[in-house]
Amino acid sequence: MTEAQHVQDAQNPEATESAPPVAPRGGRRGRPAATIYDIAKLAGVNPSTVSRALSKPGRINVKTEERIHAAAKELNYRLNPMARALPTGRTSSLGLLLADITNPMFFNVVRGAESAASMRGYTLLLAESQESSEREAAAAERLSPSVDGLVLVTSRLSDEQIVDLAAQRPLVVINRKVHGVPGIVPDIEPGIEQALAHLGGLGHTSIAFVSGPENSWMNRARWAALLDRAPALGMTIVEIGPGKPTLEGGATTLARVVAAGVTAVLAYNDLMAIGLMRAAQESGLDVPGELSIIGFDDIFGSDFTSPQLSTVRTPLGAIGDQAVRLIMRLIDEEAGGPPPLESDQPLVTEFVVRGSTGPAAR
Amino acid sequence: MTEAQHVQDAQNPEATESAPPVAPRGGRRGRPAATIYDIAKLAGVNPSTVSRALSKPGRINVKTEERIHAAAKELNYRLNPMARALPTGRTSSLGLLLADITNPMFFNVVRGAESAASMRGYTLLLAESQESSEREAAAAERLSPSVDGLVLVTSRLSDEQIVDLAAQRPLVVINRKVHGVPGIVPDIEPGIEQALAHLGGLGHTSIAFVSGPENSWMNRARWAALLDRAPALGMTIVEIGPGKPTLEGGATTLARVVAAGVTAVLAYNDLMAIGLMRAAQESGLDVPGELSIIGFDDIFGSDFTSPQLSTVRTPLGAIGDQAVRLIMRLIDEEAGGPPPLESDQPLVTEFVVRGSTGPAAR
DNA sequence: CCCGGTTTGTCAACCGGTTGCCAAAATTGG
DNA sequence: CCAATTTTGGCAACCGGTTGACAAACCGGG
Repeated sequence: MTEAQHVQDAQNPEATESAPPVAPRGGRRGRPAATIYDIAKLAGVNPSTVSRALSKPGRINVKTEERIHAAAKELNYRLNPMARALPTGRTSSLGLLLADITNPMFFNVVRGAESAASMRGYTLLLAESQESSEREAAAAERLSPSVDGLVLVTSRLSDEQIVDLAAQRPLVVINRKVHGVPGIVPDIEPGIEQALAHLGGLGHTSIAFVSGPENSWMNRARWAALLDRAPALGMTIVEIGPGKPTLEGGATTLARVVAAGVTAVLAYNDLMAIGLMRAAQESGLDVPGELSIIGFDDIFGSDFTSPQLSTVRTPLGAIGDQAVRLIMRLIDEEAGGPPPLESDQPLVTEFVVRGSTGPAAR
Repeated sequence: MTEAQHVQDAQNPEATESAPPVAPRGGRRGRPAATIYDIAKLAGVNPSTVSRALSKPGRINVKTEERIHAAAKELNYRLNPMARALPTGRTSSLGLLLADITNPMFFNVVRGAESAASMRGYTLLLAESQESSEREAAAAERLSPSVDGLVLVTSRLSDEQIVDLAAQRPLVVINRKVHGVPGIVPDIEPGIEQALAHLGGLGHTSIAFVSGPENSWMNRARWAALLDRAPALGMTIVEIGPGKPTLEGGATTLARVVAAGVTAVLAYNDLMAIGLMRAAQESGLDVPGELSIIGFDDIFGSDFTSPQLSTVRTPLGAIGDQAVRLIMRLIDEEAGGPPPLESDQPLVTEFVVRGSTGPAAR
C-alpha cells in the first residue's frame, strides 16, 4: 500500500497501538506550536499558573512569573486566539463591512480603522457586500460569531436589520444614523454651506443635485441639507437620479443635467462627479466654463482630473479611527469596564475649492 | 442604586445561589446563541449526532438529519467558528498582508481576493505593514495563529523571513518570487516589451527608470527587464532612485530626470508616474511634448490625469483571485486532499497607450 | 430463526486556553 | 511561638464543537 492513499481504510480493526491524535498535529508542518502545557512542563508548574502568569500580571509570584516567561520565550510561545476566545467570548477582532472595496472612499476609512485596531491589538475581518443588501446581510451573519464588534460602512441594510444586528453584539454604523444604534457621521452642514456660498458668490442661481443610491442614508442626508440650504441662499435646486455611485452612474446623468438647464451641480460623491465631468468634456461642454461641478468626499484621485475637482471633503481616516475607538468603548463597557467618558473631537466637513467650479454661465 | 452603575460591587460574599457561569452568557445581550447541545436536546439526540448531521451529510439517517436541520433552523443556529477551529485546526480564514492600504494598487487585489475567499466560505483578515518590515513581521505573527493561510502582497520582508513563515503554514506571495515559496507574479515582459516598442516607434533613444522601494522584488524585476530589453532595442537607459512608491516619491525625482536629459521615463508605479507628471507640469514642462511618462499597474485614477497616463497594466483583480485560489489548493492538499491539477490562466501585462507619451523631443 | 454484515447513534476524549474555589505556604502581628 | 491573614499555585470544570471506537439496531439470506 502506498503512502499516498492515506484514507479509505478506516474500519481497520487491528489499529490498536497508540491511536494517532485527532488532527495531524499542525497539518504535517514543523513541530506543533507550543502550548501553555509545554510551558508548564518546562517551568515545572501547573498550566493554570502559566495562564495567569501570561495574562494576569501580578497575580503570580515574581520569581515564578519570570521563570514562566523565560520558558515561554524559549519555546517561542504564541497564544492561540481561538482557544482563548472559546471560554471568554472575546475574540480581539472586529468585522468591517463595506459596500464596495473598490470605491476609493473606503481606502482611508479602512486605513484609519486598521491602524486604530492594530494599535489596540485587534484584528480586522473584512467583508464586502458589493452594494447588495442580501450579500451584506449574509456577510454580517458570517462575520458576527467571530468578532467582538461590527463596523458597517455606508450600509445598504434596512434600519430593522441593523437594529437586529446591533442587538446581537456591539455595532457601529458609519455614514448613517439609525435610532438607538451608535453611529459615526461627519457634520455635513459646514461643507455644504461653504460650497453653496461659493456657488452663490460665483453667480449660480439654478443648481442640481445628482443623487446616489436610493437606500443610502448619506445620499438622503446630503440631499436634505441641500434642499434646506439652497433656497435660503436664493437658489433653485433639483434632484437628478438616483444613480449608481460610480463613474458610470455620474456619466449617465449628463443628458438630464443639460436638460435641466442648471449652471452648477453637486454630485452625491466624487466618483459620480468625475464621471459626469468626463462625460461633459467628451460632449464638448466646458467645465467649469459652462458647467460647474462639485463632488463629495475628496477621494484619492479627485485632484488628478483636469480641472481638479472642487469637493466637500469628508475626514475619512478620522471616521474609521473614531468608529473603531467607539466600538472598543462599547466592548469595554459591555465587559463591565467604565462607561465611556472621553468624547471625540467633532468630524466636520469642509469645502475644497479647486478648478471645477467657476462663474455661472449666463 | 441606578441601573447604570452595573459593576463595582464584585466581592459581594453572599452570592452563593447558583454561581453564574464563567462568561456572562453572551455579554449581557439577548439570549446566548444556540449550540449543538440545544439542538440535540430539541431533536432528542446526542450532540455528536448533531455535529455529524450538520457537517457530514449522509453519515446520518435521513429522517434524523431532517429533524436536526429543522431544530437548527428553529433555534436559528450558527456554528461557532472558533469552537470548530480548536479541534480541527481549520479556521476558514485567510490573512492578507498589505504594504499600504491606501495605495490604489491594492484595491483590486483585495477585491479579487475577497470575492474568491467569500465564495468559498472563507473570511479575510486584513493587516497593513505601512511599508515597514518590522510591522509586517509583527502583523504576520499576530495573524498567523488565526488563519489557515497567509497572502503577502508586495512584501517588505526578507526572503528568509518569508521562508520561515511559509514553513509554519501555507503561504503565497504576490508580486515576488521567493525560492521554494509559491507565488503569483504576472508576466511583466509583454507589457514592457510593448511599452519600449511604443517609445522606440516615437523616436526615443534615451530613457530613464524611476525606481521604487529598494527592498521591493517587483521594483528590481521591472528594472531588470528594462535593463535587459532597452539596449536590445537601441535605447540607453538609466536608473533614478530608489524612492518611495508614492506621489511625492515620484515628484521628488523631477530634478534628476531633467538633469539626466532623457526624453522618456518609466516609473516604478503609476503613483510615482503621476507625481512626476504633476511636478513636471508645475515646473512648466510639457507632457508629453518635452517628456514622455509611463507608469505601471493602471491603478484607479490613472486615466483621470491630463494627459491620461500611459501605463503597463497589471491584472490586479485576477492576481488577488488566483492567490486565494492557490492558497486554498495548498490548504486542501495539506489536509490530505488531491494534489492541485487545474492550472490557472497566465497573468499577462499589457501596455495601455494613453496621452502621456508622445514623439521624442529632439 | 439464526448469522454475518451494514447502518446509525452514543460515549468519551480532545483541542488550548480561562477561572472559581480551595488548600498549602508564607507573612504578619500580638 | 502561634493564630490570623494574605499570597500563591493546583484542581477541575468549562467554552462548543469534532471524531475514533463501539455497541445497538437493522438488514437480507440461507
